[in-house]
Amino acid sequence: MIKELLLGKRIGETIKINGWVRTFRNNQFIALNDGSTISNIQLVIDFKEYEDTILKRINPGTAIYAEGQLVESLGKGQKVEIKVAKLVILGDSDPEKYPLQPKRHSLEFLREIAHLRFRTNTFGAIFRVRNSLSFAIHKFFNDNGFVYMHTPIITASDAEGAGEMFKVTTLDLDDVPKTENGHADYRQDFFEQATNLTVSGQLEAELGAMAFSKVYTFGPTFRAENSNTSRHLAEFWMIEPEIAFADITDDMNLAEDLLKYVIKYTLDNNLEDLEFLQQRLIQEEKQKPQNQRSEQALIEKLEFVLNNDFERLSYTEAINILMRSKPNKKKKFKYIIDKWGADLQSEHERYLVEKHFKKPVILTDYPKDIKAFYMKVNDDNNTVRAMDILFPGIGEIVGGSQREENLEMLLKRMEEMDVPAEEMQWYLDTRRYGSAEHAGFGLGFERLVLFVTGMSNIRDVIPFPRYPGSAKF
RNA sequence: GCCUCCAUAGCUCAGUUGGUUAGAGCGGCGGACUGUUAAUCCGUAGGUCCAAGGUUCAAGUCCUUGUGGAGGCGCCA
Repeated sequence: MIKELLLGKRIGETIKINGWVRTFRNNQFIALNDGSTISNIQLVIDFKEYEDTILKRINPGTAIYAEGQLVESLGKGQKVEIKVAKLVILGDSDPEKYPLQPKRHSLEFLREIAHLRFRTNTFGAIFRVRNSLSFAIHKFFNDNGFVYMHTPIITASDAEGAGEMFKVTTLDLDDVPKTENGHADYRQDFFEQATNLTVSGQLEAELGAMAFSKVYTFGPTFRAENSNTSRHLAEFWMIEPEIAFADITDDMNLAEDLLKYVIKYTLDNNLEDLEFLQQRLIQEEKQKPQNQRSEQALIEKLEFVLNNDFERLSYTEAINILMRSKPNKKKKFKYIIDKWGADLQSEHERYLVEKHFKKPVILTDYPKDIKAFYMKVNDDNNTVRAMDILFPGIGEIVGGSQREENLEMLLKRMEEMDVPAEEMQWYLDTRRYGSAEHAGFGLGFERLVLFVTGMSNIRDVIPFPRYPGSAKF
């Protein structure tokens, strides 16, 4: 692979290499990339030895095989290069049609050709970083004694309350069998009941935690919300650890440790990619007014997160800060905070993270009315042991809580919030037999990738994004 | 779902108050050069001005509707 050759340890050896042409300069210099690194290796050919018809076929995107000696470069831009002795064109790329020219393209254009965008420096870097983050997550949990649990993607449960779901059915949509009441008759469907794509693996992960003590899920999750933002996808990947014999503080510690670990892992293993993404961001922000530019460069920002404790405060404390804040007093907020109990809007979260604390913030102990049924109610009977981690530029990256382990309390909450207990006996059994304090959270993987890469649209950090009106590729 | 903005060459964009033949850079093609670094130099082709309808003597430009895109909001991860 090119990554290994560029280390320069094999100078003098005859090298065999495959890759795709990025540029072909001066009829002599091929910049070759194979995706192993953002850097290209330079192949030097003697154009006098090749027919014009061959040279014409060396174009951006062409797949080639080459053999030759790895030598110290005579030019200035690179340390090593390959003096080509044999060159084979494996796959042509018609320059009149190939959409990736050696020039800057807009992210929007590249999104339309998502099947080719991995071949650009930017998307190569993004998806190598995505891969590292994914690996680092598994490594973190594995090293810490967690069991990786595969929770179902098709579920009959719609009780998570996490949002609109995609229906899963084999019924003929042009001729749906009906019940006596005129509703679709799911008894005739594949699973003999209504099923959906999962919105969360949490409930199943709780079942696992009550046996393995520490589990995590890491898989695709689906929301059929009509969300048109740069932070939402209809299909996204979520990490959901669940830990038994643990409270909300353990949960926060776990989330903070995990985030710091995976960020450090990419800094240690993907520095070249991050440096490229940092430059890309600087260039992009040059076009913005000064006050909208980042205060820190990308790598500096990642190191800052690594080296500082996340600010932990309660919802109540946050409301007090917000009520006393300038934008609230001067009515600059679209939604003015005037009383305890209000749901925090993203403008408020941004104020806390980006203006007030200038660091990641963990908000805890939210009013129970604005949170899910399974969260443990505090002694004040008004708040629940929920925690959200807010990141600058991203907003909510983690949402978690200590779970209600007391059966009576849980049943009461389900009744209050109209969650059908009879359908969830399997879940309630965890509270019937050996119930124990436990907690967990959900981490939006793409939001993590957004933060680490400095990209601003979530559709650019997943290979083939799914969002309202779009399921191409 | 709501609000704002945008749509002109393969890409990025300019196009004046509505006025004759719609421009540039990059890319493509042809040639030159041959240690280049998104090479350089010379030449050249390339347009359903998003779609439909309307206003007007005249529409890339104004109006309406639709489609696509971007940003923001809500829902959340």
